Amino acid sequence: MLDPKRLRTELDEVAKQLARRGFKLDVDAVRALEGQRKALQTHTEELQNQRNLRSKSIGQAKARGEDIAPLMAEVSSLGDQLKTAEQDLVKIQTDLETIALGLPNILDASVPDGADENQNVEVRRWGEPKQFDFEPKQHFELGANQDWMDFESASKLTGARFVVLRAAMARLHRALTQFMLDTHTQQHGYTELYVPYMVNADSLRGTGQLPKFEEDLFKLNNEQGYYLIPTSEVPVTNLVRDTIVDAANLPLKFTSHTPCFRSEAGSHGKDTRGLIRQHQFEKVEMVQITRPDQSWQALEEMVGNAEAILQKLGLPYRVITLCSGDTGFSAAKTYDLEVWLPGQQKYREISSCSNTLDFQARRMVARFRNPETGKTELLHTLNGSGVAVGRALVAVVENYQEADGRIRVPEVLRNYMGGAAYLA
RNA sequence: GGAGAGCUGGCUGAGCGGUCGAAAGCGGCGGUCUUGAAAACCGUUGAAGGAAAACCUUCCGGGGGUUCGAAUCCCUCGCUCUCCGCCA
Repeated sequence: MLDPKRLRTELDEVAKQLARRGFKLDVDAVRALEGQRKALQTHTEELQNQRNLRSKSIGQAKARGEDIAPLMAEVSSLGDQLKTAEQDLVKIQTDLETIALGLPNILDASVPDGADENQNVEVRRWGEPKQFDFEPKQHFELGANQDWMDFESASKLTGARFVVLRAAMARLHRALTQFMLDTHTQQHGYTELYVPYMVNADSLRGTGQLPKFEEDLFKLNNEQGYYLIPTSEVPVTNLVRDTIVDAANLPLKFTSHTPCFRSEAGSHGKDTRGLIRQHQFEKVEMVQITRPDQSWQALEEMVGNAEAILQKLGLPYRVITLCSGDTGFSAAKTYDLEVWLPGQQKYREISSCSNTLDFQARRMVARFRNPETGKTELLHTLNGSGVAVGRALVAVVENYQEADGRIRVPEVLRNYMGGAAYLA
């Protein structure tokens, strides 16, 4: 959520900033509502003040043993007036809140302008795409061997966009997860978390998935209306919701491995084959909760942490800055890591690292006490994939394939694979 | 699933329907003392919104109600704890 004070005092500037994303803010409507709100609030508070004063004097008169009937008569008409005023105020505040919750974050000045993913800007590359002396296959072709990746069974069990992994492929998937978690906890200073895979609506509102993007989520039919998490960013970041974090404990650095569930509404026909776009996939996530003056530095660190995973796996990749039109709702700036897929002859997203500044923190009311001022201030929150496990599996399989269809195991994973050099 | 007890500021914990935003303690901050620190003593210290300011409003788990007036009474939901039952 944007600073409501800023929304009041710099509305035109906010609208101009949001326009960078292609978001149209109805300035006149907001201004009109805001004017009404102010008048109504002043009016309501005046009535509340009257009620409080008179009630107090009734109490005092009663304590002195005086007759309170005249005082009671005086206050009788106030109740209805106040009730009406309060209801009107609540309604208009709700309207304003609904608008505010639907506004995306303001982009950092360093984010390049652009309409869509075609205008994203490459920052750097690591590694050279490997030259094969044969036609490299796509992962689902390689996965057909020994039924390692079984999409047909998954479609029988559930439906489209699911997979059953078998034998060495299932183990490779698990090995990747373990390797990533161990790297982040042992080398990058993150604390591992195990978290719920279902969350309530408050949590999703906190990180920005609700109220705007409900159609992307799987909602459970239970009484509480829980949702399956679309990313562990939601439960992990919401740990600090409604809390005041001790400044001495900052930054908080968490990593968590969870399944992620996404409806993929609106992506019909995209990546229909293979593991790239599934309703259920696994991800090792990194989350940092920092002081405001340290979040940009933390973003660079986090991208580096994700890069370290790809480097250790020997997977060529590039880092890009998402342009204004492609940056997500909550983010002020996002770096994507795109890994080279020889089967597709393309770089494909495998990690996304974002600084949301105080956007999520304001929604969550997540604060720390600044030792310098003694005051509570909003924290900054960051999240990044470190990295998507399913896509990492795709990348390993395609990059480590050999002419005879065998798949070599990257050195760093062999300890997790019982020492095997090849999938078997 | 059944029975009971709770939910109050950064933390612990008091609080007859009426000067209660809330005692006390701890913690924090400032000071006295000390070469310095600790201890002791004194002072100060919740959050959010509005106002140039005096000051005003809201907040005692969430929501609703009763009342001139609710931390306090009622309803409801959530959560925590204890006991019983069931269970990987």
